[in-house]
Amino acid sequence: MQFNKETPIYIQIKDVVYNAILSGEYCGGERIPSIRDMAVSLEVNPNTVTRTYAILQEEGVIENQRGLGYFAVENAKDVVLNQMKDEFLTVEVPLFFSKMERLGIPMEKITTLYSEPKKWRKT
Amino acid sequence: MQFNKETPIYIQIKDVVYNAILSGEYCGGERIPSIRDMAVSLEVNPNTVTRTYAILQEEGVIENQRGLGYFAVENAKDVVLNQMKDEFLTVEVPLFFSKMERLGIPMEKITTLYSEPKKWRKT
Amino acid sequence: MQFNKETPIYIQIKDVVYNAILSGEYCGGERIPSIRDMAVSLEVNPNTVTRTYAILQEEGVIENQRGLGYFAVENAKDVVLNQMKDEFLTVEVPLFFSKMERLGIPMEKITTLYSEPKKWRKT
Amino acid sequence: MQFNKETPIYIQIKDVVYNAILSGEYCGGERIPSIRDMAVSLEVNPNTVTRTYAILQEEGVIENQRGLGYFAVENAKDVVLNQMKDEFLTVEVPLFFSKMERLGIPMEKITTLYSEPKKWRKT
DNA sequence: GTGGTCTAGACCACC
DNA sequence: GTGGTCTAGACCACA
Repeated sequence: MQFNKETPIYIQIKDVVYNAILSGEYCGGERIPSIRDMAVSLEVNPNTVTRTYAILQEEGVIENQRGLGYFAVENAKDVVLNQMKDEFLTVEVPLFFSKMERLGIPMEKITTLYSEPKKWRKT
Repeated sequence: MQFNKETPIYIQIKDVVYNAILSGEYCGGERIPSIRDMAVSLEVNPNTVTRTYAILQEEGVIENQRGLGYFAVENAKDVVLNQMKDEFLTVEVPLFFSKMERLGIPMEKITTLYSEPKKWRKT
Repeated sequence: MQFNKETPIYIQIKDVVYNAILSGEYCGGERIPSIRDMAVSLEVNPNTVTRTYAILQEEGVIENQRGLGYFAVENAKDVVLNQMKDEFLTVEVPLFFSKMERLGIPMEKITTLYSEPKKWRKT
Repeated sequence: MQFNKETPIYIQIKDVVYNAILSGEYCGGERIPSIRDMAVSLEVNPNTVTRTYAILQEEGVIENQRGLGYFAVENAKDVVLNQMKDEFLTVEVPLFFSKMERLGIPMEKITTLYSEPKKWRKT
């Protein structure tokens, strides 16, 4: 897999797991790939995956069962979704608004852009 | 001055200069504080300011006159504004949109929040 | 290594890397010496090499892979060659010509000198 | 007057004087502008002109007559011309040739460029 | 006075 | 191990 050079790889891997959970690929209670497998499939050092899993565990998104591997928690999807939504609405959105104002960009400009997906969507 | 610990100081100083230009404190053609003065007033090592000024010069926002110091370019304000606007609309806005979609937040939610400044404005 | 005192060391290191790339010592995609190793072998402070590598990266000649080191880009040789050629033909050659004219030296004089390598070649 | 930002101003002033001598504006034995006048007309600090004149005097191109000012030496034009020619042919030309070779640029390319003045002449 | 460069040494994040 | 950042302090060229 290709990684962005600016943000740490272990963060980008976190996003990979997040997306897999949100998309339903990893369902609540199910086992997720072992550190080793994940490292191989992403062509990354296992230490890096270890770091990601440790963070996810601390966040309560996955759990470790000794000898069996890592599992998504029962309500993983909700946990992730709520956490991200909350952070987005209370932190990122205000920053976004204040930058808009500083640059003198009106809300209409934003909504217009949004209604023309080809302008911003990669897929 | 207090600096955020996460982003490099020389980047934060860049923003300081940017804001001073946008606010009209440093006008086009005028001299900006010498590296040493700036370093003292920000309580930072001169090398760090040197780095910031080098970047700003490369960006075409300030110029050096040998032995005299650095000067804001004639149309500094426009240069900064356009540069920031461009980066915002082509990089940050698309990221913002795609995160919105991933979290299933509709555009209406955003516009509603925007029309209630008390919810996001600090001042 | 010995450095010319007039031009900055970090520029001279840049030339060292350029030549290593042109000579095929550093091939496209290969890793180049770490900052510390390079600093030791050139008997220079690591900071100085850091500066050189930063410039080369900005020029698109080398890339960084986090935690692994710097790598010559795939087509490094071409990039360097084109860059140098372009700069030579558009900057140095015109300066050369105008100086020739100012000194009243005819082109024939130059071509004659060129055809007698012993007059100018060191080897 | 506009100065190039890269090379020291006192060097550029030296070129100004050189050119004035080569063009016959300052003839052998004649007085050249005082330091003060020169500084005013070039919009430069007098110290800078002082430095230039000191160098020119050391090179034997101008002389100082106490209380009267600076004068171009009798055969100033020859002195300058020979000096520049010599330095050009023994230093710059060899460097030029070796760079040509390193970049794989044939002599024909150079002569072709030379015969198309619009490509390199500013005037 | 100005900036430009370099060294020495330190701390940190990342892999 | 890797590079990225920062500090402290020095020397130099330039105006």
